[in-house]
Amino acid sequence: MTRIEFTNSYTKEREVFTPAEPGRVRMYNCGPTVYGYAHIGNFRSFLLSDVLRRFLELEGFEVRQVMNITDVGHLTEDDIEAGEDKVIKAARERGLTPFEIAEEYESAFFKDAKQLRFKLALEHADKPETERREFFPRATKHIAEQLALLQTLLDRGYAYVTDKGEAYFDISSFTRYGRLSGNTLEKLNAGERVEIHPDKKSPFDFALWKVDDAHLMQWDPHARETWEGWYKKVPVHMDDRLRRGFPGWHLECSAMSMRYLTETIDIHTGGEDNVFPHHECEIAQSEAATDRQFVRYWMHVRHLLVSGKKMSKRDGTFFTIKQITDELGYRPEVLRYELIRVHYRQPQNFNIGSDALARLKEGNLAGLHLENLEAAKTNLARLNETVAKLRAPAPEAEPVFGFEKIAQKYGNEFRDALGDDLNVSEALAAVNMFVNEVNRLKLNADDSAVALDQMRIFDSVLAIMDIEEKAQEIPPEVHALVQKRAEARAAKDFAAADAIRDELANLGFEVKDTPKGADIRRLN
RNA sequence: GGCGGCAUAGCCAAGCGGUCUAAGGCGUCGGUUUGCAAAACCGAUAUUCUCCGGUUCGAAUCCGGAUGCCGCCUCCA
Repeated sequence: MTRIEFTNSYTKEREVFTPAEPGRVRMYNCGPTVYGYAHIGNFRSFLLSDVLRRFLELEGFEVRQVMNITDVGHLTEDDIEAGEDKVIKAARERGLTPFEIAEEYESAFFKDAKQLRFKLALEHADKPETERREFFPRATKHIAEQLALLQTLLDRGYAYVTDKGEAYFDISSFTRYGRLSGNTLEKLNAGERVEIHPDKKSPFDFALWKVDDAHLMQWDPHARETWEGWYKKVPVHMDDRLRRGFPGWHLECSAMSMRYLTETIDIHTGGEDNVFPHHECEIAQSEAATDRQFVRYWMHVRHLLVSGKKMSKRDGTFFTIKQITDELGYRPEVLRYELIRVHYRQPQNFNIGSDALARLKEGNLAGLHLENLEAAKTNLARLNETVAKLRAPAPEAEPVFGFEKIAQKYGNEFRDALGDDLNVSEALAAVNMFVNEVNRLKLNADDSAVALDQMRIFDSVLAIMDIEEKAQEIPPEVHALVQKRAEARAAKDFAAADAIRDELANLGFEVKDTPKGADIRRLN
């Protein structure tokens, strides 16, 4: 078995990975806030969790994975005092209900996730909400769990209720606050940006419950029939002073990971921007409530930059998944390849080239070629070309002495690389070297089968290749043209043959001459 | 103001004190193959890791400084 080590962003150290329960991994991944379309940076983070899960499964672990869908509680920057929620804000701006907004962007997220071969979505996205809830829990469906956690924190003296009827976590009561991010209370106080909040004991106390009776997304903390969620652990009595409103953003992750995983989970992932305040607050509220370690291994994905800069809506340097696939016509697998190929603890530069960057800023997307995606596309095509070749091996080839050993060597390199803090770059190097080896050797049917199995193993983690043969629909008229071209070539009428090749290209088909005859395939 | 990260070829990117005269991908140039292509393969493409010092028998890798870039602290993956 492969030695697995991860860099734990809590301890800042590399640690050998072993789950709390042998053979079974419990993992929670911070998912989307459904107030708009997910962008490629969001998916870099989501896909890390997917690669991680797939790798752990390759290593024989049973992985229980949960990704939250945030549909309430995520406050906007421009209205912190009023506590306006992102989803509520989007609803107001578009004249829809927050539930409609959440619904719309949740299904958009699932569509993107499935296209990008996110395994958890492939498995559960198409189920009814009540059935997928344990894998993709929505915050609004777990109000009861959040209230239960809140009451526990109040009971234990870690939180307080304000005169307005809101609840805040008292960070001075939790001595480990700041250990994850380095933002301890003293250091926060040393910073300049301290604004005094009238209701809070400390400006850094974070919201557990916000009062709001102006919007649809609000719950009465005392009327349990309005709560949705799990009733087993609901407190008999909620603090009387709490008033109608909605839960703070951080609360959902603690409540839902305890609900569907356990109080101490093995892995929690998210983007680097979640370190503070989100994850810092999750640790505080979870550990204050349970007296147990919340997360054993924290893993944070560094940002994806577009040509060296953070994506910006204002500058227009911003890509949704939809834009890349639908508008620019890149296969989702190409985008997935690009988004997983760089080590997760390294900021990734999605370099699109200066021409494309200029045009992007003008909002002129049509026909744009993005440098990094072009590179990914070319490399992926080579991988798929090799897979196709392995599926139809040359009949006359001789067996290669010790080919299993060769395949095994690259297989081990691949797994070792992934075990080495999920070094996908290095793992991909092993895949490419194996492909090079395979293309150099002329493999017979048996060796090809071995090689194809190896490719299948690689792709069980990478999920980028066309491993299983897709039935290519070749229309009869295309077949007829290919036939005509073959006749022209046999008659050495190459001008006619080339003309037919152009004609086929116009129809969207590429024809390649191989020793075994013409190979036709649909372009793109 | 507080906290943190990064600087490796034209581009992306691995590298965690010796096996580094530095993986892998893309690009470029030359070749094999092909009617021409495409694909595939072969070869070339950083004696060098932003700069300056230091530690060490030995540094891209550790330490100090300089310069540049980036992130978090407020919404964000």
